[in-house]
Amino acid sequence: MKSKRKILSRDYFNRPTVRVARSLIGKYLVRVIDGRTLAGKIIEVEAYVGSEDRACHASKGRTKRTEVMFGSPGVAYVYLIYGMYHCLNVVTEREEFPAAVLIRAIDIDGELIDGPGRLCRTLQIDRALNQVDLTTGEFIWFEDRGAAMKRGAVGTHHRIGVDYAGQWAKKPWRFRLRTATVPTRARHRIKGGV
DNA sequence: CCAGAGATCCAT
DNA sequence: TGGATCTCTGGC
Repeated sequence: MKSKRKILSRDYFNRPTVRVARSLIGKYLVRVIDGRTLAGKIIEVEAYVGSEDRACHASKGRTKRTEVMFGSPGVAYVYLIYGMYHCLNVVTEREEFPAAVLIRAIDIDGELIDGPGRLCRTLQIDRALNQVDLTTGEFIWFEDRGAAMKRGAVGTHHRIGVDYAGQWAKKPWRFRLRTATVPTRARHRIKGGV
């Protein structure tokens, strides 16, 4: 039977961020580049939740950069990090509540694109896509292709690279598909007994 | 205006 | 473990 392909709606993202994050695992990120379509199954994400969350950029307040997170859910928040890499987020929750989900890894036809910077490089995502609506079905969007996650398939972990956030760094707000937990590069290292 | 840090990645 | 590389932010 043919599985449905449903574009994730604004209502989908207008929910508690941690729930949105977890449920995005196994969904698809679809990107159109020069008329060609790339679709990647979402493997890893992180939730950034409100101005109290010191790991969330919006904890600095409402600035030019964080403004987008205070806006409509389902919109892209793309920023440049370390002067050379981009990170893709999708804004969540109601307007005025600043939150987003960072997309950290996807699987494109069996190839693991592991890391938010690599992901953006592969899908040609840069700040030109900042504040773009991700629910229209053009350029870039999220899709439910009907695959249900099995119980225990999604692992929870602390978030990466946010040690400065104190106790907030320990929140289990990173979600990763367990079957793709081992990076390709590390496989033979493990086989060799480490 | 200036300095420091950063939701990363890669080579050493 | 450290360098690349530049935007954002806060302090002066």
